Amino acid sequence: MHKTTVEQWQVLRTVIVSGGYSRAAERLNRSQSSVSYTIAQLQDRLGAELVVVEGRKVRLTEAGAALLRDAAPLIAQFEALEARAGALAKGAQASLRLAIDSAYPKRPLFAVLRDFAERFPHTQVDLVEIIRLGAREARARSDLAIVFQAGDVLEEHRLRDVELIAVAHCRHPLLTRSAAGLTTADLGGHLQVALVDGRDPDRAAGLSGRRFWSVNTLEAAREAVLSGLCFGWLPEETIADLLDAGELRRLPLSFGARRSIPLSLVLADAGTAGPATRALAAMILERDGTRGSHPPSRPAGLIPPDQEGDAGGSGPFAPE
Amino acid sequence: MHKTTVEQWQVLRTVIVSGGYSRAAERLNRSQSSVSYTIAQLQDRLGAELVVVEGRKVRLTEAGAALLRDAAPLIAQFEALEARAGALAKGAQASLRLAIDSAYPKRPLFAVLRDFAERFPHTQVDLVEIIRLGAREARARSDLAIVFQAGDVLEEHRLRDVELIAVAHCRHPLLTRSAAGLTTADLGGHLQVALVDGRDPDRAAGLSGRRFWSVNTLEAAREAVLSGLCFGWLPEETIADLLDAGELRRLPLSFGARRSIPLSLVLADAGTAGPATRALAAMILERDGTRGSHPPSRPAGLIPPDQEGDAGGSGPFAPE
DNA sequence: GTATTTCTATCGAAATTTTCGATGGAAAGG
DNA sequence: CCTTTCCATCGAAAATTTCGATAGAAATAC
Repeated sequence: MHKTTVEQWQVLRTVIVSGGYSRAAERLNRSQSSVSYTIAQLQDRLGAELVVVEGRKVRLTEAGAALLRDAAPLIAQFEALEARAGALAKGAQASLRLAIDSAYPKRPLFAVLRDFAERFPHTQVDLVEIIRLGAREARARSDLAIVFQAGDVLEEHRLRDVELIAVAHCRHPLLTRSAAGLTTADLGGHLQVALVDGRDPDRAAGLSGRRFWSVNTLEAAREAVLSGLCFGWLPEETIADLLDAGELRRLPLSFGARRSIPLSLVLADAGTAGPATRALAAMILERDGTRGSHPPSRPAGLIPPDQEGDAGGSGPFAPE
Repeated sequence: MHKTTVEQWQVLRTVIVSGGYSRAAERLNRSQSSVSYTIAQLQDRLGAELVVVEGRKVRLTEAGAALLRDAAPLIAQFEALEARAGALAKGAQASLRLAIDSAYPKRPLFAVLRDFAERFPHTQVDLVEIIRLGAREARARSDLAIVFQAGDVLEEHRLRDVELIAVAHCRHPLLTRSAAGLTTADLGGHLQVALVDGRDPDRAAGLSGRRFWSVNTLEAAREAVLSGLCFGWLPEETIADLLDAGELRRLPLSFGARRSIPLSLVLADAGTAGPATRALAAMILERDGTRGSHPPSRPAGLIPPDQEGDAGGSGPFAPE
């Protein structure tokens, strides 16, 4: 099957870096003859010369140098694998499924995840982003979730609201008119982009016949607005730079120009949650939590009040 | 030192993919007890449970699944390492140093290198790009070289010339004048970009007091022209798309709007060149060689004739 | 419900591999 | 020229791995 072992390569590496069999033997706590035997064995198995002994010095052959360059990262990875195994043996959590609503801003999330990765280097994070993440589906598919609407789960913590802002490209017709306020009626004639989970045919169908286009990702929604094709409500954090640059401008809506999206952090199963899950939850809350954990009350203003509740409704988030 | 071996992980993998110890034993040509022992050993050494036997089925634990996912690519890489070792043992060439003059177009080069990598998967290519690669330095630092000027080496093969074209940004003042021909005198007042090896202070100094800016890379030269700051002579292939798009335009020079750079392929040491070196040489020639190998004649028009030999001289390539 | 098949765990013996200390010879340094 | 340092090799001892046999547990067949 395998002709060589990682250990043999590791011995070779030690011989090279320490500059000789004897020193390597010392460093490896072995006899010199053992090191000699190991190198000889490695070369025999491969049928290739890796080192040449020139008098008192050990030098790599060309092949040896090339192979050791390849082997070095392998050795490191192998040690990392064993380190992870050791951590998991001591009870570390192997992986953590994190589901987030797509409106949740990525930059602070990844800032937290970076810290998390340092504190839990052996726990792998599987991140799933979902358009309108509800608590029920979140619980099914994740250990920890940032959901749009919770309200019926025990371990729930309110996070800072995400602000959606009605924007359009700076040369969009809606903005070339009077600088005065727009009403939702004014929006009717223009194309709006809505963020809709493509796997959900019902929601998508709910938009038919309207002047909605639906997209699947926040990125696409932003581009749709940026192109001038559509207007839409986009999360403030994702377009702050574009607003500053003047490429996008806020729509001067007399009502509903801003909408708050209430997000909550939910532990899928508080009973079995591992230490890494709990720590990540704490880290997210420390950064984004509102002070104190709210009781599971239905968050106010799920869909902000609207004159017609139709034409101007729902922002990039599809109506229910 | 190391607690486990790649072989143990490989056995674990085989157990999982074949769905049992017995089947794995069969596939590995071992006894079932040996497989059982290996898995037990692996788990003992790690102190972690990787698999659980549920009745007749073998299932990975969460830790086992996580670790095996990490181990799988390691196993593959390890086998690749041994495969390479086998190839090198059979005389394959470990590596090949290829030096090219920076004017040589990269796209066809990498097309050739892709084919090369398929035919010689175990030979690593170290590519060095040098601004004005002469034959002497090339020989010192490479097995194979594409040089600007050869003329005194035995194994030399002429390649297709690279065409330098005088260009500027479409809104550059040189282009907003009359559409009629420019003379080199017209260029005097404008900034030219020259490609100069930064490590060569002499060449750089030779430009002082002129309206030259020097850059280190072709990429930078292109951007300098693209920004409208400079005009310059750039290799045709690297700016073909920009010319098509209209961003850059040719300078209507009455003379010297195009310059040919003669390039040659040189084998540094024909005697000791390995099979991969020879094959790559053949592949490059097949693609880019002029018909037949030319005798080592001094290539004509090293620096194309120029009225003044000064203001308009040298293109992006610094004068000697 | 019982018999049969299929599977893994484990045991002792055998085979293989690895390690060790000792020794010899080659090269470098004093 | 002598001493030191270093690697190759040898035989013996130690450790590891493999094997076949067997026992027990779980699924399947009857």
